[in-house]
Amino acid sequence: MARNKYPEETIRLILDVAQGLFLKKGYEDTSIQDIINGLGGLSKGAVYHHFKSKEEIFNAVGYRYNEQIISELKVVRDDPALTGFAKLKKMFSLSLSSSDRDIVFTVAPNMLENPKLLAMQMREIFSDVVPHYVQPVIEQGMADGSIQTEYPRELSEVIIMLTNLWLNPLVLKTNVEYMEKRVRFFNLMLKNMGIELLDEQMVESYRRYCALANQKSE
Amino acid sequence: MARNKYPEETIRLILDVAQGLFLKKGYEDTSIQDIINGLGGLSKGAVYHHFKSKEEIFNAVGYRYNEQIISELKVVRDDPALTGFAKLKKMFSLSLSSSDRDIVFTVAPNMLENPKLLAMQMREIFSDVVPHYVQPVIEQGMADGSIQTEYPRELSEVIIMLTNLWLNPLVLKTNVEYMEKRVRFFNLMLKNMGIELLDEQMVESYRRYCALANQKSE
DNA sequence: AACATACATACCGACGGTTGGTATTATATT
DNA sequence: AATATAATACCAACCGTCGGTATGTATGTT
Repeated sequence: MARNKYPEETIRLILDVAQGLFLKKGYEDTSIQDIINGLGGLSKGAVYHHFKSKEEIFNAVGYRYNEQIISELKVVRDDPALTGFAKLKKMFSLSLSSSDRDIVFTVAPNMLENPKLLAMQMREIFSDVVPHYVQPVIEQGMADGSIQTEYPRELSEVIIMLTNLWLNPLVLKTNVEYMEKRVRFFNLMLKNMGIELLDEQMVESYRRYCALANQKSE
Repeated sequence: MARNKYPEETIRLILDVAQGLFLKKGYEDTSIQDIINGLGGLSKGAVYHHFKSKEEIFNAVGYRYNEQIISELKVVRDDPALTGFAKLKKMFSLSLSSSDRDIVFTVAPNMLENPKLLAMQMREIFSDVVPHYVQPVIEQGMADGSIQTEYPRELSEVIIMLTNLWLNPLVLKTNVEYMEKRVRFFNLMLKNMGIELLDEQMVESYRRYCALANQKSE
């Protein structure tokens, strides 16, 4: 195939194809050849010119994927008009809508069948999302009086961990009824700690999101 | 090598070697040849006589590993002398001591580098441990008055998930100080829901366990 | 003797990755 | 503006290793 004057387009193409395959079949079951076949004429040499290993492609896909979410979180975190609590709530609904987006564009089956993706997500949560975005917001809430806790870090970790894993039907598939109970229990737990994140509209979002995920995996 | 009169010994040997390698290097980085090399003379034919794939070896390792924990949980669950709450507390301390054991016998690095193991553990939790062992105990507690909740299933899931992932230094490495804060926050959360699982001795166990894990990974 | 089992050996296609090369583009020089 | 030089984008052929299989053989069981 002819040389591309704008190599970043080729890189984007490789990442697009790889992302689709990793989501659909998982890392292990996606071969470099699979990726090449989806490239429309490009060769193995092209792939290995831009990336030095399959692992590096995987990481690049993950990085690019996280970028958009992180950028949205940044906007919320740095909004000078909101209280800590309001930001937390906004971040929460944001994570929901971004998951919602995923499910539409990907044919993602159970993430437990995709353990490498799962692990990357968890690493990202604990190394970046919690310390740089959620915890600061909770600490702001402590300062402005909108959140009461002595454990900003731990509270952040539990909230993000539960929402990203336990309340994520892409990770732990469940029916709509049980998902709603999870959501209500989650809300009760936080309520007992003086935080009420959820409203009925968000419960409904979770139901829709869950139903969509189940339908996708049939 | 000579034919073994007791093939289950060969099977055990294969599983022992495979388990050690999976824990040390992870699934992907352990080749069948690595396993064979650790067998002391046995050949690939031997391995593939007893197991039909690498994946099956992995599952067998996981199954055998879970068996012992499950059997201990069963004893607690079926103890007629304990209240639901007492059983829950016992299960909780049990999971701690069994993790403690692991860490001594294995050279387990961060489980996030071992995503396949992590995913298996999560599947096991949600498909077996919660519904068959923890949830029944909580339901007994609801009946005998020792636990108050309207969400037995969800409470089980959150407790087990947090203890097995968040409070597990083999999964999320952290220093002793932060681990103790996690433990105390966890206790506070449950306390707010009318359940007090922890005593000071257990906090101390967590500290020791955490320190041990950090030391191992140096 | 007939058969089943516990292995060994030799082999296979596919895998991730490397090599050496070619054609195209960008840059430096005049 | 024209040309020489260097860097880049890509290709095709190849390599060692991988998970897995086919077939053979020796040992035990009935």
